[in-house]
Amino acid sequence: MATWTAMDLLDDLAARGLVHDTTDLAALRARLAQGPIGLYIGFDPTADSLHVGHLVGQLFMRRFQLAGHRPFPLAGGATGMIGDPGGRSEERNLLEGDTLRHNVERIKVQLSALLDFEPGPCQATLVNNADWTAPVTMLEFLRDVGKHFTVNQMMAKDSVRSRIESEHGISYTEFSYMLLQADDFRHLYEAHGVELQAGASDQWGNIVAGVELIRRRLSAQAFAMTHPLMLKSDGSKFGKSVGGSVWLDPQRTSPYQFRQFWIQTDDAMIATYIKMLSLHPLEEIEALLVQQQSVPEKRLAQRALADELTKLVHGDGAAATAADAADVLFGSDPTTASAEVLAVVAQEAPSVTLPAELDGQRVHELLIEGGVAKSISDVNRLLTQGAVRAGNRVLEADGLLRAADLLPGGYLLLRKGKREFLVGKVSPTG
RNA sequence: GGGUCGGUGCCCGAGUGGCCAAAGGGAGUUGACUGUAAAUCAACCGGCGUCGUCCUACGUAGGUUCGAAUCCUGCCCGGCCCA
Repeated sequence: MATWTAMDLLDDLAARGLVHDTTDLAALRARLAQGPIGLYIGFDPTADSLHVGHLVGQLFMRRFQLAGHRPFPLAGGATGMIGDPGGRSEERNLLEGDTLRHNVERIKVQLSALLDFEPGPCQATLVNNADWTAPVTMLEFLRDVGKHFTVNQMMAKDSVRSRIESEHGISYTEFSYMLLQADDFRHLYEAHGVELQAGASDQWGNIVAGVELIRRRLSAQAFAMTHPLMLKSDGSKFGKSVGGSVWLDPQRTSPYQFRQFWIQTDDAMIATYIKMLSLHPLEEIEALLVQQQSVPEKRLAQRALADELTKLVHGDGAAATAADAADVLFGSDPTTASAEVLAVVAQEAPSVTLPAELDGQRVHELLIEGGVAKSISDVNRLLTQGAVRAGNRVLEADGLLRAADLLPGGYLLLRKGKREFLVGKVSPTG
């Protein structure tokens, strides 16, 4: 493991492009030099899984932990009920209590995965802001938290101002969001000595609100630090792939698909991503990127990042299998693969069960079941465009399959376009 | 509460009685070119085993009309102004 000193950490973060903004940098540097610090990053349970966009934050905490600090991943059981007004033009839909609790539980598991919770000086601690927020009465909250903020300064925050200027406006509920988050920071400061809150750059206003609350109520200094939002090369939101978001939950996004997402990263963005995400030393990454530039078609950096992250999120075994499956599908002719190899691929790539009699069966339902197409019209469209293959055979517009399309072991390798595969397996009983 | 403007497909946004599954843009999908890349060019881009003067869809419920996203009424939601 890397052995950074406290002084190295900030420089390393900056060199990786992970520092967007900080409060009093000199003071933070001095504070880190004195010894371990507690830091937290919050994750709101808007779904029952985190997605790749959350990895920056998770790994941000991991970096601090590796440098000897104490991370406090926070699941937003309370703030998730309110909705962060930042980064959107409209009001959020509120989640139901049960959904929210379920989401929090799932996310807690994922937050635990990338950090070290073994007892020790750098032990990570998972917290849920519902634990300390729910018991507080509204009157107490208004008196103890609301009192310390002027509406004037709240309205000046970008996240709020943009919403006030938007035609949809902002509800009082969402307007209050930053107060809740500010109080989280205050609570963690008092309860666990958490002195630093980090997050994506869109959290700056909320984080600083916490710093201010701590200063006003506790007369103490706390720090804020944000990292840039990860964006795609066209500036659009990061983390979407062919089928939608790329999740950390293997039920939603298989390790194979997760790995493919990174493998297919644009050349233009890979340097940015790998620096922000990889835990490997920066010199090593820089060296790799130099190689990458001379032979971009080998995607060395994409592969390195894909393998590293797949291992971190899904474990070594799953990562290796995912890589094997990809090698089969994107290596030489996949239709020549053995039944054993295809069995592995079938577990990794999306798969469906085939009817007993394949001859004359149309592909439509199979593609839809496999999540590769969304409707029969969609399949017809793809067929007309010659985008569907069974093995190496481009299907006719009628989409009918033939018995001869089956590969050894009763597998059918369907392909939509160039890079989406679907494996069909004849059901065992005849 | 009053006034006013508005609610259109994944998003933005045109459309003010038939020619509207609805202009245009973005996003997305596919094809060509490539390197599982980008850029570019092209096609597609609600649904349906009947592809049709078919079904569903222009906040919602009704109404007028041969015919409504377009007109009328009630309701819901939002912006702004007044109280």
